[in-house]
Amino acid sequence: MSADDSTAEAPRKMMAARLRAANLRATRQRVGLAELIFGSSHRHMTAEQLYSEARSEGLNVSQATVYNTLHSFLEAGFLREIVVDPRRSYFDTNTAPHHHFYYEDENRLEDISPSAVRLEQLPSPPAGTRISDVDVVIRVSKR
Amino acid sequence: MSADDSTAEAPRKMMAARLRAANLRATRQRVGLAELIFGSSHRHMTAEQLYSEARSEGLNVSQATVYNTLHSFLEAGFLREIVVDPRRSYFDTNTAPHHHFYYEDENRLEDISPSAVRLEQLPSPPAGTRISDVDVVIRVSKR
DNA sequence: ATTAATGCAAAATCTTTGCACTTTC
DNA sequence: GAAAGTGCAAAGATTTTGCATTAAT
Repeated sequence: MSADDSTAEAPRKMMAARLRAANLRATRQRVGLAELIFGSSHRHMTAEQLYSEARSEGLNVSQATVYNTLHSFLEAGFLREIVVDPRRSYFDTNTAPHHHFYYEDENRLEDISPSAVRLEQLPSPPAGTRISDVDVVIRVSKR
Repeated sequence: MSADDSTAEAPRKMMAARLRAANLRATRQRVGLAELIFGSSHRHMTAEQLYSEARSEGLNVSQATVYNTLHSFLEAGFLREIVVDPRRSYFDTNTAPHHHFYYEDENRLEDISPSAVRLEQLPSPPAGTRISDVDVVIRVSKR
């Protein structure tokens, strides 16, 4: 269990405080989901995965609440959305700049540290626009 | 109209020949869609866009056929799928290695020439896997 | 003639919405 | 007790599927 950031361990009280700091009421569902999401180290998940986990932990939430919560957390900057599959969204607890391996055979993401990819040169954004994100996805499959 | 590749202009006969070379029967629908897709210069499109275009050109196709055709063309290597939006798939007629701007405000893709991005260093693929693709997407939005 | 492709409508997914009910502050 | 959040079921959107019909070779 890492000691390098304030979301590790995630005792109920601390999660609640973090939620309130983001103007999110500390409801039972949100605190429960937050513990699942941020309870251990960084992770990637889909809405469906989170929903199943919650249910199997005995946390009583609806799908709508899972989606609402994920979106609230996105807005609050607690999560980042990763687009690798047109069928579903992935959410990443690591909001710092970094890149991804996507295991096509397993529908699974894995972080790549930003230092493992050197992007030496980027085009400047078209006039009137600003860069909001640079995503590098390395798709891998079984050899 | 570019003269630099065999798909430019795309007279019906030539499209039909290209289809047959890929073991695809030259049906009226496929030839019609191929003309829309490859008729001018390189482009990006969603299934829905292609379907609307076909209908407004008077080409009688169903949605299922549009999807079937896009997938056949993907398999044949005529198209490449670009994942930037979890809601829908984009298809790119440019199958050569290159990268993309994604205009978040307009849901629109634009090619970035491969020379405009210098990827100096890539991590090696995890054991037992091979890299099937490296996608770089620069998301831009109105300033 | 054989076999592939098409079209339609129905189903499957994933996600969002509307609204009454509940909970938090 | 006011306002925000939740749950449910229904609706949306995109994509896939099943199967009878049509068209290409």
